[in-house]
Amino acid sequence: MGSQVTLAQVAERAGVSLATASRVVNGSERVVGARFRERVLAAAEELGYTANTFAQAVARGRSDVVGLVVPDIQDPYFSVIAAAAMAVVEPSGEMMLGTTLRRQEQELRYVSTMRARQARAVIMVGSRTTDNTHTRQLAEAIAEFVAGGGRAVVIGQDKLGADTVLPLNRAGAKDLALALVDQGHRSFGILAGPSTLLTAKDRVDGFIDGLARRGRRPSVILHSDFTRDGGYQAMSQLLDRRTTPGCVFAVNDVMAIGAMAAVRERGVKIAVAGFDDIPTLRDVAPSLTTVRLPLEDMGRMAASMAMDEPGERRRVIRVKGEVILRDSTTLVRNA
Amino acid sequence: MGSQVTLAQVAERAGVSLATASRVVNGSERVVGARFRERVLAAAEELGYTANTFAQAVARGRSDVVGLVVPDIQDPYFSVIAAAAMAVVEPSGEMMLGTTLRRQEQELRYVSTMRARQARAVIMVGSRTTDNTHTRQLAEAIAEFVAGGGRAVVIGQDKLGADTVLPLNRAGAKDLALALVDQGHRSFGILAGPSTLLTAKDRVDGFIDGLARRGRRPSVILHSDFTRDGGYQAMSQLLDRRTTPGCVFAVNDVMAIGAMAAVRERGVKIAVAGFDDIPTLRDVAPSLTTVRLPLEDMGRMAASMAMDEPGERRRVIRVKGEVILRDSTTLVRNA
DNA sequence: TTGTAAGCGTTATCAA
DNA sequence: TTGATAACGCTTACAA
Repeated sequence: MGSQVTLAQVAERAGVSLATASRVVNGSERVVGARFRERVLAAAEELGYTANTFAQAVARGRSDVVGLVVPDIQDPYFSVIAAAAMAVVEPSGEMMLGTTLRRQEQELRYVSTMRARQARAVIMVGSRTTDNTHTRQLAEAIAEFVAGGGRAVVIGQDKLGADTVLPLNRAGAKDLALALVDQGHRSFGILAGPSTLLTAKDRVDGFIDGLARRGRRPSVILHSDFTRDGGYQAMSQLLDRRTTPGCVFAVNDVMAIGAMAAVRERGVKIAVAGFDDIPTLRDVAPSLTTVRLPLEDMGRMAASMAMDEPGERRRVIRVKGEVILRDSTTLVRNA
Repeated sequence: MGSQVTLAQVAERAGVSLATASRVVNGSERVVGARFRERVLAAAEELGYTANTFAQAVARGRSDVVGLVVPDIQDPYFSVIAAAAMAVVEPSGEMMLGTTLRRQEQELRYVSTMRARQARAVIMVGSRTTDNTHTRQLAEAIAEFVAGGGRAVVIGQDKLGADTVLPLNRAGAKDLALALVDQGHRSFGILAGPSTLLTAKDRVDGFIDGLARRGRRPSVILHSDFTRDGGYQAMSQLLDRRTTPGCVFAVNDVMAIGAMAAVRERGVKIAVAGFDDIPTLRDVAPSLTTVRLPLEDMGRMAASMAMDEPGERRRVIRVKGEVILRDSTTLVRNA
């Protein structure tokens, strides 16, 4: 109950004023005389004092909280980014986690609570959608947050006017398409994810573009959730068709894994490629052809921008994906 | 800078006192007259007011923050639990995430900051170790936290005197050993993880116990990190030996995946079993024999206890694992 | 039902 | 260098 040790208690025990105690425990360095300094430190130690960072935030008008907003922390794409961001934030800040469960209005809510709480920064890994109304509202909320002195960093599309880490989804998917055609694949399907999700859309567009450069086009494009189950379902649906392509591009690794499960269940032979190169999935067999994004770097870079002093103008860091050809698309018999 | 909308501003605009504004925006229901109520709500809406939960916490002497402490949010074991816990906490609380990177002293630090901040609850998924000094200190810190009015829930070993979700690691590993022997396996190795980690130790002990019931014992036990790379290294080391067992138990799935990668690289044929049944890995091929823990339930149960009113006495919920035999241990040629 | 005012644990201004 | 004391944004007796 009343067991919270307060700075006032520390001050009393050290025989100094509250102000002095505050200075030594938190404030600037040289201001307090060595004698008092030691006494305060000793008292704090004896009492087991830990600063109440909420009270500090109220008094200072700013906090060291960084809000991380992700659609789903269980998805390895986000948990890898989150872990890397944590490592950067941890030493000097605290991380508040928000998951939107892919509901857009939650993003708005988080940004405004973070603002009310004068959080130091907010990092949004939520993927942008085609919903312009929402995007505009979110951009406004972010602008307000920044106007209030906070830092905002977005990983994904560059639509929110904030500092951004921008994976080059189109280019990566295009390169993948080229590589697959050059590997000898001739007919293609796309498991395109949700039609409203820009990340998915960019990858689809890039892939189609790449195919076009080689004079080809996908024979089928199916939409589904951006999840393992989405990939499984879409692939099952694809396999129910009369003719099936020899090679299927799933717009992310998690979907690709689901798709491969469906393929395996049916005992058919279809090449599958993904996107992201999720570390946890690097050991699956057959190993997955994919486009590697430097997820850890992305998390680190976003967090670094969040912890930096705000620059003069906003930064957009582009990160490119690297095509990794592995066994899941190796042609064996169709040669 | 000063763009933070304050309750005082809302009150002024609505032409009511701060107290009244506070009552309608946050406080109890029926206390405020309908007229004033509406005016306050309108003012809050117009100004875009969002409560500063930190200030609320300071004023109330308690907050709705729940601290979640995990060794590594990238590890799917923890991210699955975290996601499930989030879903329970989210509606009425906020989640603060702490990762210890498997450094024990971090756990202590988190518990005391959570205490200083009068967090509503703390959930620790950190695994217990054989370090009794640390365990005692942590138990003390938790006791203080609870004495201060907070709720503490632990997922893992029942050593900290808090409400606990306790996976029956020994029993699960024992059942696994029995099942493997009954499947026809004859010689066994164990990738035992860190020797100081109780979870790993319990699983090793249970497995050995199970083997003993069938009159067998492991021919080799190797320690390593509790990670994918740990599994890879330990298995590589094992494969360097003159004789290798026909079946290897890795004390968690992530290690098992690393071990399978090592096996595959060498082109040898060794059965591998894991523990946890990580959802993300259910689709790997060959599918992994393992002991399924209901990770999502565990996260949900822990979070529910954290959000509950404290019960009269502490609760320990035991959850049992279920052996799932899959392809990774299927005997084909050795029959 | 409403308002006044005294807190909550800190920080920060301003004298001393 | 130190210490009163007024903030910070909010809640909550206690009065009115």
